[in-house]
Amino acid sequence: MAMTVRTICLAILYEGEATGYEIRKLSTEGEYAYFVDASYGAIYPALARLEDENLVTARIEAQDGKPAKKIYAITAEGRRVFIGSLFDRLGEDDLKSEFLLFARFAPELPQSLVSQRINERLDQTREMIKELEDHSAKDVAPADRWVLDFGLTCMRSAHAYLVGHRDDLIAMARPEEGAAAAE
Amino acid sequence: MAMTVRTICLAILYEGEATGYEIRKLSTEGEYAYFVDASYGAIYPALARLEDENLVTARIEAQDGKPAKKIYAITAEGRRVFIGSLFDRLGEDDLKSEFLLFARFAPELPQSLVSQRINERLDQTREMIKELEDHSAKDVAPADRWVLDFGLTCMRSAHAYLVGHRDDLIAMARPEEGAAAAE
DNA sequence: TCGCACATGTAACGTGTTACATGATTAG
DNA sequence: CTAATCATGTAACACGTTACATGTGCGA
Repeated sequence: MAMTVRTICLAILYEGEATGYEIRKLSTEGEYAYFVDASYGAIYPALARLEDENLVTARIEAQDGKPAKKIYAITAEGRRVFIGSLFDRLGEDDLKSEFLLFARFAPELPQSLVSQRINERLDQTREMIKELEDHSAKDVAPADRWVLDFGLTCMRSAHAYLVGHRDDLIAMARPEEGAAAAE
Repeated sequence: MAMTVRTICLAILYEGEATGYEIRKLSTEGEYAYFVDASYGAIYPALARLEDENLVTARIEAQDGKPAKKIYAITAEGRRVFIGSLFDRLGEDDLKSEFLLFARFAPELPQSLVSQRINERLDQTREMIKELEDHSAKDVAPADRWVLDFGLTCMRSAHAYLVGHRDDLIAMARPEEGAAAAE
């Protein structure tokens, strides 16, 4: 498994028909945002290639007012290939966190900045948790809920850590120039 | 901040001199493995470019037996540029998890495979926790420890989730063909 | 003796992003 | 009237990986 845009397209189409436009939304906002953030420039060519390989089929649907849609559906062969790829050895997760790199350099940065960034982080974390909870509240398949709950568990502990250790990191940062010793 | 190989080179050199070879080790095995996995093909050209821009300097050190080293050091300008980049708005973390995608499709996969992959996952998680603990045990800077502890917190809750919900996911998978109803 | 660790670097290739091109409808 | 949403697609560019090229010394 290589988890490229191609893989994500197949994964999404495995669960039902979709257009390139919809796939992009799912991959950046929806339940798949977990896995990748794909852009049009990657999705459309990937779908075209999948069609060439007969792993998906396309059907065009005219709409009035709006541009015509190109609705993709996975083929039996596509299902076989996708599931087959899940038997391959899994690559390790990779996490890329600018926040954590930032945090390492807290001692070189002003307290106000560190404080602000942690707050932004907390907000993002809370929002992510809310989104996951909303998803989980819906009627999702059990395996999807399992994944969602995994994410929630991690996010909640990250949140708790931030709340509990926020001040520690701020304390390591450079005191503001001309800051009063007030409260 | 864009967290490219270039950024990682500056971050590593910020803390002390290093060769391209060493940077690669740190970025794949060491404490920076958190942030990226960089290969030689990315690191050497990045360092050459940083040298052109006067953000780092290089000094060649001959060794007998082994090939000559090219030791890089960050310049004052390099420090300024790097720290300056930390003031930029941070990009959101992105996590790319093949394991989670795999888990979503558990109902389409045989129990033996799902079971095996979860076990592998558990092993990896345990190993990661051990590595982080070992690092944390060393005499690291407080901000580094903060980051390490953040990672540990998340990893430990992921581990606990896997231990507690392992069987749930396996139960969702396809029962083995010809499997006995034993035990 | 086989392969690994040390050590640097290039070239081909793959994969993805950004910006552009096009264009109607609808909500603020 | 302005921006966003719907909708597809291409081209230039950036970034990174893999494999290759080169070569020594050491441990199993």
